[in-house]
Amino acid sequence: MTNIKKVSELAGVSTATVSRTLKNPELVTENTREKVMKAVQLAGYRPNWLATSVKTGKSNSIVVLVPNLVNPFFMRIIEGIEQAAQEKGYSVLLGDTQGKANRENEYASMVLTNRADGLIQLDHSFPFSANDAALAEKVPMVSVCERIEGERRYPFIELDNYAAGRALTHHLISYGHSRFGIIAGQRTSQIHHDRLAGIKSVLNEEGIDFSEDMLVGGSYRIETGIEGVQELLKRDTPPTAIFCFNDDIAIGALYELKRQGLRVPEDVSLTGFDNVKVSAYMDPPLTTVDQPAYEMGRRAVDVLIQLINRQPLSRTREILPFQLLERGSTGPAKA
Amino acid sequence: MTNIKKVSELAGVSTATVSRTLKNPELVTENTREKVMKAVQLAGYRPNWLATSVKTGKSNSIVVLVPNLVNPFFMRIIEGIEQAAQEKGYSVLLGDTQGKANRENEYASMVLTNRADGLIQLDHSFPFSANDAALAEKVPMVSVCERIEGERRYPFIELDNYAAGRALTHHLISYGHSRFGIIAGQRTSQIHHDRLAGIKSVLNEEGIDFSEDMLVGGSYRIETGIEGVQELLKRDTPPTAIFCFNDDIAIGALYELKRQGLRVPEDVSLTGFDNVKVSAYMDPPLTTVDQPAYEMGRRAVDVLIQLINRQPLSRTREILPFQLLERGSTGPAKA
DNA sequence: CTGTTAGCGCATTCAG
DNA sequence: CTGAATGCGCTAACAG
Repeated sequence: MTNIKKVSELAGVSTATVSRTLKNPELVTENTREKVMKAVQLAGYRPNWLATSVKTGKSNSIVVLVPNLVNPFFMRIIEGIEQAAQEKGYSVLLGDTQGKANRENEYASMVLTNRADGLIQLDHSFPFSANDAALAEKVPMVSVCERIEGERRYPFIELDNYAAGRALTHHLISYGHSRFGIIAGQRTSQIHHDRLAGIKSVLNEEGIDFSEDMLVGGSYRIETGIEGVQELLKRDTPPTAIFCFNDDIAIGALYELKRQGLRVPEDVSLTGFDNVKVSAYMDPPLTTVDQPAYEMGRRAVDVLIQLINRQPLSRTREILPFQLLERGSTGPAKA
Repeated sequence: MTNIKKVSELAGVSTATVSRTLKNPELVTENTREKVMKAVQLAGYRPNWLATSVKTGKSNSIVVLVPNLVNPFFMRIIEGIEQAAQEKGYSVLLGDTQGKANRENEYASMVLTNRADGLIQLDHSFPFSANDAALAEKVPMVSVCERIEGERRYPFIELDNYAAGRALTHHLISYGHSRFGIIAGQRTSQIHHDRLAGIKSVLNEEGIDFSEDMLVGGSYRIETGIEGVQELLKRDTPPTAIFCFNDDIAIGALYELKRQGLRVPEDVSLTGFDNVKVSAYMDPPLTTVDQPAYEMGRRAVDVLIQLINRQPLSRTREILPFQLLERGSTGPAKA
């Protein structure tokens, strides 16, 4: 172990001087600086980050809780987080929760043990165990793409999912559709409710009936899309247009529709959500809602670091703009 | 800050006893244990992980260097890494390098500063700067899915890319193909050379000519597949079968072939690599090579932790089995 | 079984 | 401008 003491001896100065030279070079003489730097070089010295952190009480790390690593939408957010964190001198601890509460608890507790300074939550749940809830009161935490409802409000970065739901619905109605199906993801989440409410509000305004048995699904996976289509096609009057609550679901739905010999969009129109990269290269390309995922990640870090530094927040809830991408998977309703 | 001292006072014992109660409860009396636990509860005490680590000299963290977060194949590996790490009490620091040397250097240096105990590299390059090379001599490091060639050999977990290249080639030749194109990813990597060598070896054995201008591409992206197809179709005698060196490339290639009015596999056969989830849901589903990505991640952690604990390695290079998945994107060559 | 003592490696007072 | 001394929060050795 090559520590600061060894360097100080090598340079013939005190450990304090070595520390100063490395952190505030302007506080020491040109002469000593050279001596110290030479010794540092010679010894191959790198300050022990653990020791520095225990002194300053800051880990300069943040934990990111994500339910699923293989979802490219989440990973795009994390790219933004990672990039912004790095620029600000933070590193990112990855917490793959797989949606399990105990894993969430474990990861979340890292910030209670000074292993991390703050937390970004990509899922919709409050990640601390009942035991830790009191301690978590003052933990810097931001939720992104979902929001967390509870006693205490946490800052969030989100899309206007309600408006996005409305936009998709208007788009399909303009094509003459009136029989809709929905294949949902995680049903207990806020974004689910927002999107659903958006869709229903337009249907209501237009006097279009929506029966609850046209809402199927319950997880953001390709298989959900497949099973969802199978269910919806069994209905007495199958839908001519299907909302999928993410692109993976839409990919599965598209696959299954084609497998059953239906054409998209001639027989059934299909919409996705997230604008995952591959969605543009499907056959047909998916009509979907683009979310500024990378930017959402970056903004989350900005907010979190303000929280960590106990700076006043400019805004506590940020709604980012979406964009409806009309591509080939939607078209006129069959006559 | 609620520290161990506060708890010891609250419980009326020494700090050492508190520490013992938490780490080795069997070393203290039932009686004191209760007192201490009560005090811990009351104070809402959580041991400061930084302090613990600076004492033991171990961070119980590992850094994972990955060139690109949005690639589901990499993320599947990282899922395995993350899961195995968690089981063994390690946390994962995410290093998105974007293939840039300076970012690699920065992340790699975390293990030189005790911020992490070891390193897993998913890219093909030695991640330390020239400056740090000497220091890195003894750094625990494993490379997975790629291998790092250089003065010093690092343990790696890899696929038999040579054999996979051969298997793909045999598969296509059995369909009667003899005019091949290749759309490559990162060309400087070892896996590129292995796969290419595998393909060429079979072609050679079968007396099939391969001209270098049938090798195009240079990055693992959808766009590469698109541009690759455009180039290959300009050749005097376009290929009837195209090897793509990952599934993203194949997705782009498939898209572009269809856009140009060609049918897959009737006009052109197409193979991918990695068996990314969506590959099975393309139209047609992609013939591809399945890599046990999750398992590769898990094994990498096993090996890394052995390295960290200076245990003798059972094996320093591990070649995992692949599986050729024959799906709809390959078929008989056009007469 | 428990308390006292001594550090881990570093940064930061405070003198000089 | 530099050095000696102190302590961050915790664990490990050693007594008792």
